[in-house]
Amino acid sequence: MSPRTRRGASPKFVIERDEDSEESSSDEDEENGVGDCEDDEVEEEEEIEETKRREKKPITISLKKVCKVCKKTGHQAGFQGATYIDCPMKPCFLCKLPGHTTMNCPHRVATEHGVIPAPRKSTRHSVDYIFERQLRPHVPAIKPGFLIPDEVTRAVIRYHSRRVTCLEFHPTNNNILLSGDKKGQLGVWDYDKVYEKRVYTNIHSCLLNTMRFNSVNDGTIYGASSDGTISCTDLETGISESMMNLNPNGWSSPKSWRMLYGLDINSEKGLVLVADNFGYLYMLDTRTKAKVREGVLIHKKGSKVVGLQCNPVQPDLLLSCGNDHFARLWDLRRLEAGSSLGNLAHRRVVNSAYFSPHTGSKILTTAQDNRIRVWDSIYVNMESPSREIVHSHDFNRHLTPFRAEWDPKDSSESLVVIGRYISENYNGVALHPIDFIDVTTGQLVAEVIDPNITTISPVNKLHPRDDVLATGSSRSLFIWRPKDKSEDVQQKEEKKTIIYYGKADSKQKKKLGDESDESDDESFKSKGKKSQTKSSAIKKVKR
DNA sequence: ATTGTATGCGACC
DNA sequence: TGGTCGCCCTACAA
Repeated sequence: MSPRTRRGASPKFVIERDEDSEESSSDEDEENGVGDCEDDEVEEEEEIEETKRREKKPITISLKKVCKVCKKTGHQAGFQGATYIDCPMKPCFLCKLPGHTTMNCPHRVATEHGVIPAPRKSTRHSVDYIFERQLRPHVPAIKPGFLIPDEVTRAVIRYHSRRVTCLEFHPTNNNILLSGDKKGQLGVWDYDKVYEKRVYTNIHSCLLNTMRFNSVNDGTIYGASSDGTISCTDLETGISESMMNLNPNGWSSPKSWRMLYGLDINSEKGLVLVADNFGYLYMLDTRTKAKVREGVLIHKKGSKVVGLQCNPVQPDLLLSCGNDHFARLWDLRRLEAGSSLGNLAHRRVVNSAYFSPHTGSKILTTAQDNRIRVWDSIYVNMESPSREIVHSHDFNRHLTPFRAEWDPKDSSESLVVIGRYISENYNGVALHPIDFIDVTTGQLVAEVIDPNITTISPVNKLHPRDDVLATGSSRSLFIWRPKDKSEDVQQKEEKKTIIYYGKADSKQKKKLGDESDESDDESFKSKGKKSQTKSSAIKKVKR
């Protein structure tokens, strides 16, 4: 049963009105519910209803089944079973070009998942090669096979009270995952000891947008929030100190309320760098906790700066991105408004921009035009990206923005992970996969799904050392590892732990077997949490 | 017209 | 019924 289909108590039919009412669907509907299978009886009732309405209201709005997107007749947008049918009047939801729908978009059908080769690819400058030889001497000639964490082994369902906004692995303690949410709460979870987890609720009052570990004391973490403050939190005690507050006088109007998004640490200089929603960058000294200087305008005035990162090789090189459609490069040593070293143009808002993790010579960006872009050698050419990869990661006001992230373990700097917005029909279930893309070719290396993850997964983070993927999907967290084919199913079952908070809906409980495990540790129970449930074996189903 | 921004609300248990 | 859930929304302003 598709998680996206909504079942009324027993409605035989629904007349689409101008609001967002979706067609009723029963199991039968789903099995043969494609195309023209309108039930005759339903048709009749509908007409009666229609005439009734007409009698009451002489000025008639057509009550014929109408597309909920364009309000025209003759087609219906929306889910048919687990497959979403696009409105043909709209540009393709995937590549944004008109003339076709997602279903037959060339970028969906293509094995290379929509790579647009950059025009400059064939005209590489010789300096480019020299640069690569000098700065990237250790890149293996043959890429090692990618090890994809494709199986969920740990999960906390409904862990946060609101959607997850960011994730961070502990830099030295291997099994600690930090998570931030829309309410500003901070989760600390030991996914090895599964039940060791807590949520600190008093740090921020809204959206915790970015977290970065303190480079000199990894027991504390910095956070940037839409409440306009930077926090520095002790992970053991949860005691938090506010390092900066951009709204010291509280709320007066939305025009003056300042929010913090991008954050990074420059450990060489002992600086915390943050940026706000008006285009300004701030620098703080990590020891004195004081502002090093006044805010500097680094993006279009009044525009949100959502990402900041110091180059891993040259920490003075700063990368920023935001919704003025640019990712920009800066030299921290002489940073002032308008002094950017380079400006990477995009067609829409840029959700994220990251240097490649080892050489720092590539840049990966995610933009709201449904394209992932890669600049292969930023020191040589910043004019245009080396590749644009069409990928579904639209903006939605209810979702944390999608961000393509490097695999920090991949020495060839080519593997990237990103959640997919559009769902696929996996044997009748609509699931939103998480994609692994080789950005040197644009090839979709893997799409991973789990029947427990029925929601969109915009937040994904690969572990810096282990073959582990962490996913934040709605309010839940998931830990993925590569499927161990050598072990028998029984053992794998033992390894797998799923914890429920809140209410698991009955469908999900049923699917998972809902066997309460009595061997729970006491502290967990005494906290009054719900039952622990072991999942059934994960069935990976292919389209 | 386009594009960015906001945090609601219908359907379900 | 009231609380919970999750988003191929959608109204509005610049």
